[in-house]
Amino acid sequence: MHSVKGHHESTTLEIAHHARVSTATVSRALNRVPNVDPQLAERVWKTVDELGYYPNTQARFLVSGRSRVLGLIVSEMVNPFFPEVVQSFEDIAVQHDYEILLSSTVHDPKRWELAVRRMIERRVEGVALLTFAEEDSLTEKLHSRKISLVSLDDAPSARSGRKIQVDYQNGIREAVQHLAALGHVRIAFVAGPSHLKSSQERKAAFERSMKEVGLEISSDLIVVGDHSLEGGIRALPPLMSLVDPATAVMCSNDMTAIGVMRQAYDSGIEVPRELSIVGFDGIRLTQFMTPPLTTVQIPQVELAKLAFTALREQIEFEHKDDSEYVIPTQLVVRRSTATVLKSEHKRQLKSS
Amino acid sequence: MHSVKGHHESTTLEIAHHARVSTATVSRALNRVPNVDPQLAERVWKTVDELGYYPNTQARFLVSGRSRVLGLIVSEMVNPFFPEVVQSFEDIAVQHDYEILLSSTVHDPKRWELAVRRMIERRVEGVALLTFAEEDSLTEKLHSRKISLVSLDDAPSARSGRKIQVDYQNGIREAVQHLAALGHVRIAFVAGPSHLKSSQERKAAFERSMKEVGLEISSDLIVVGDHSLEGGIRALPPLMSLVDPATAVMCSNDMTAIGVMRQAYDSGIEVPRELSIVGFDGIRLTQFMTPPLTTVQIPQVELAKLAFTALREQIEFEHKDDSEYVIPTQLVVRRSTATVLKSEHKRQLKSS
DNA sequence: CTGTTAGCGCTTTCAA
DNA sequence: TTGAAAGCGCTAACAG
Repeated sequence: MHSVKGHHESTTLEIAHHARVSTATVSRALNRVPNVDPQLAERVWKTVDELGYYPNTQARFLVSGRSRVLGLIVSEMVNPFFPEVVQSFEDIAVQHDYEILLSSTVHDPKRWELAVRRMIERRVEGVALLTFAEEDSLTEKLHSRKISLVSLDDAPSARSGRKIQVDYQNGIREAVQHLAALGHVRIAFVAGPSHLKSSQERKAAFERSMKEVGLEISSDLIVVGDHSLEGGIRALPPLMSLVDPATAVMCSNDMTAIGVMRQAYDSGIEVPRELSIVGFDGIRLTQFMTPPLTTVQIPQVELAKLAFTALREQIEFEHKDDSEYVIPTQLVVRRSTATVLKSEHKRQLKSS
Repeated sequence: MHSVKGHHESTTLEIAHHARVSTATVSRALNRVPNVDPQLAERVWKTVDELGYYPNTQARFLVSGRSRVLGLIVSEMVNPFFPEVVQSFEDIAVQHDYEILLSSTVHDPKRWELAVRRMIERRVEGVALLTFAEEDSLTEKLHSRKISLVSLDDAPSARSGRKIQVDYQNGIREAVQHLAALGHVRIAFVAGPSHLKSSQERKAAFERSMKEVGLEISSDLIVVGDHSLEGGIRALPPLMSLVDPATAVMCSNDMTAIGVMRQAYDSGIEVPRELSIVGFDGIRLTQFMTPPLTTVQIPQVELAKLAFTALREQIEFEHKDDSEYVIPTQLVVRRSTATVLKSEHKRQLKSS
């Protein structure tokens, strides 16, 4: 039975008294150091149980110099890409006895600075930067304090720390091939903000993939959005009012795709019969749309695990080699894509 | 200029030497204790800046006995209700110089126990329990250690700590009145798991509201779901195959509503023309649906703020009165609800 | 107003 | 194998 009356925090000293041993022995027993008399250890554990003792990590880590806390900086929790990442990161961190210090930057330099300060003051042992745009001077600050770093390779010029590279090409190629196989020729692309490296790469991957399947990329089929719902909404009309309109649209991220879907709905365009839509990111809510969205998935759980592992390797094994990690992407076909509508049908539709 | 070369952690002692004062004075200056010679304080701050000193919170809080860490336990990050709550809670906590220790329980007793242990070991000063079902014995454990608690008043028998009550009635009343005003009479309700107090209250509020507007609640219009997408999918068919089918359905939560919407889509039932749908919770993604979902909003930001404030009052002002906090709910009309289809039209539809 | 000193709770030499 | 004692970085008496 655990005693619940331990209203005041018990300490190693107290345990030591009750168990008639020294604090050193208590410490050894607690940490399962070999060569401790089993009898004594037993007494210690019994007392620990009776008194409801929990070690004080503040004290423990003051002396050991290791906080066992990892910083996790994300852009914003409310961006649906991140909750799964945070959850998974927490899961695995806790399994390995680390705590996480979560910070959302909300794209605000002030918040950024605050986040870095918090991380340093709490003496985190490493920081995972899972954001889409980072502040170089601040990561430099972390790096200069010998704090291990991992980040998505999305920042334009970040140099310090390990990088995780997203393999945009593969998933996007699959998506383009999928659309081509469905007979689509007029495939549009709604790009993201051009200052983000990840946007550029997605667009480049699209163009490359189109070439590979021998499809033409006419510039009127490329429009630039901003990775938001509104961006998607605005993107569609110009694409549909072309003399030869798009029959499918690929989007640089899921929110854009959702915007496109909304605009299609509001314009009476039926998805997927008259228009196929493909998203990118694989956020959870794409499953919930009507119809569920075909998208290119970045495996968030894998990403989180990889980030953690990379950090842990640096911290515990002082791995210093600069190999980049790469995370694959994959097409998930759902119900927002379908065979292209044959021209005769289209004409019928128009005249009706 | 901040020096970046401070590769080894500087300490108050070091600052003291450089500034030619004692560590006590360093501490005083840093904490802006009054009655410190401005000259000395100036020297201290300058040195702090030069050496890139950041206080070690572990040490600071070891002596002060205050960790300035708050536990935040949620059911699961991937439940779309929580990210906003977490984000807001973090925001306000950080503003007040608290750190948060996040834990998702994932409805797993093991995780629950682990969460509580983590909280105790890190010596959190308070815990916000923002979950839909809690483990009584564990909150008791926290309580017995004099850790401040706030929780949603959803657990069946939780006694310890402050409670936050959700005013289900108001929002649901608004929703029912909204539907009634649109001419709906056959209003169905998809309930949540019956063991959750929050489910029971939502259902009771629905029934009360129906009576208020003088509408009949026939038992074939009440079905029980499980707060999941699948539950919503399964709930709809029986409601539509009635001799006098539902024209509107209220759901105990948003995921259920989304499931209903999906099933309507798959059955060729047009929303909102042939069927109105109302959700509950006001999770973000309801805005993104096609059509955007009418729902009863629990103000997540307010909820998080309230939880934080309640905790802070207990911690810093030792407020001990047991007044319950109540959080209002409100109908948000979007586009999944519309005037009931007149009977003649329905007949036309059927015969066509 | 400032410095000296004694801890906070724990781990870790170093002797015994 | 165990205990005594020092010390992690900081704050808070207590003298001066």
